Amino acid sequence: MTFADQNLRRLPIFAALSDTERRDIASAASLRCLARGESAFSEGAQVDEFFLIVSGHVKLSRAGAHRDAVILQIEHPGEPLGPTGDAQGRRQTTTATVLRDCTLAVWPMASWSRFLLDMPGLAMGLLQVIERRLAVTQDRLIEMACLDVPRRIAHLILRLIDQAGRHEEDSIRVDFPITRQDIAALTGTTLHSASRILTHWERQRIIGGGRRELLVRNVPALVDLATARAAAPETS
Amino acid sequence: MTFADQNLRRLPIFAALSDTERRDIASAASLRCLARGESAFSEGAQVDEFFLIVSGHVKLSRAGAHRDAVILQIEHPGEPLGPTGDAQGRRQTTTATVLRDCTLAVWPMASWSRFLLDMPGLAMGLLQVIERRLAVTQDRLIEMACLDVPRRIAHLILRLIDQAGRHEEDSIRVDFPITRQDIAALTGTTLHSASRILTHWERQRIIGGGRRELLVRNVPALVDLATARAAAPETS
DNA sequence: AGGCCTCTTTGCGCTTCGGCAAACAATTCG
DNA sequence: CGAATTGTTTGCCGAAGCGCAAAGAGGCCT
Repeated sequence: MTFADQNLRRLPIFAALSDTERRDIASAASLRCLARGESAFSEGAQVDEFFLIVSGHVKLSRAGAHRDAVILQIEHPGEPLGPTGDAQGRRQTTTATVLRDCTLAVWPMASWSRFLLDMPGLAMGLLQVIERRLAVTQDRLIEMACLDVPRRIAHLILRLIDQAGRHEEDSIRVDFPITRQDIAALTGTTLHSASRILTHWERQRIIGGGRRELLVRNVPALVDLATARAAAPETS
Repeated sequence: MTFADQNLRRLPIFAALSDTERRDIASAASLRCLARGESAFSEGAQVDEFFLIVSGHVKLSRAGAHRDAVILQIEHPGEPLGPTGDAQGRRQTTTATVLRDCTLAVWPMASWSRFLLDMPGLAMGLLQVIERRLAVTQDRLIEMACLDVPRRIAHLILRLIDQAGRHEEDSIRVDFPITRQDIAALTGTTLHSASRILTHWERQRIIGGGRRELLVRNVPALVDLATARAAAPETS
């Protein structure tokens, strides 16, 4: 009841629903605001709520072996968080950390399960979303398998500006704070390697940005780096 | 109508359906038999059918950059193949190659879409399956990011015997033919590295098997290799 | 049986990248 | 306003594992 079902209409996961259904769903939601660094849920916790990002950006990470956490994906407004199917009794497999002050729509898992059963279109919408998410994860798996670190980072940055790029004068800004550490955790490398590579590209004016910022100045060059066969290691 | 809906009852994707619904679905299916090496579909082709593995094993691969194809997953009896949601007009993102003589149940995409709309439980069942598949892909992504090649291979083998292990006298056999090249493509390494590692483990009698065979003789040792901190590189 | 073809093994050099160590810079906090 | 915290840069070393090259080995086909 707290946020207009006007907004729900645009979301792909609600695309197949009727107005009445959307209204029912909207009226069962509550809103929750989280600040940067807070978590919506943590790896291993009971799944007892269903989340949808209204505004802000959230990273989903998991602790892997000895290295620091690996980031599985970054989610943007309109995307659901956590298991979307009937997850009664299951546990979260990831930790959801807010990158930028964030509003979430929250449903108790029990009501969500009921919606899933009562509204045939809902599961179909979710199916599309999860299938797309699977496709993205598969893309990243292939990148990890086939590409060296610089190319993986180039692909990542292109994906980031595609998902959350904001145009500025002569460049595109990733419009949420992201650290070098995050970039490393997204590409399966170390902070140090990521830093080296980004600094190098910054010298060539391909990218820019300061602490926690990332902006792309030269998209074609980046596409080139992502695709090309060899990387030029020398600075000047 | 060619295969008993008895069998459909057990499959997770049909779990939520009524008997009548299952019968309708079963009666719309046709069966297709494929020999080892044949493909159910290829990367880039129009999606115009929905597949379910009745028997046999299928590998889903995608061509990645320069290196040979990467295997995204190996699917076993009972699992669906390809996009499961309404995929009218989309294209296959993977190539499905049969590893072992195989029977597939096939539905025209048009009928499948109709089933999805008419039977609320169907999309929910698929959602569960795809969500699990996403989880597995995420696990692999993390392995790729955090583990060295030997450990990735150890994890892979454990996963294989878990999914398709057949107990023999004093060992467990992966009950479909798999090459070293496949193992490399599943773990994001090269045929050569994979061969070296497997040969080494074979000398220690941890694993065994000949051409296209893989059997595990010492599961605990393998678990150890998958988990442990350091790898012993020396042969004898 | 012979030959082809696929699959596997093995050796060696070289590059990429991770690990370690240590400054440096920007922010926040007391 | 200085100190602590957090994020970033950089250099050096060593090793994991990839690329290249080539030889075995087991099957399959005619």
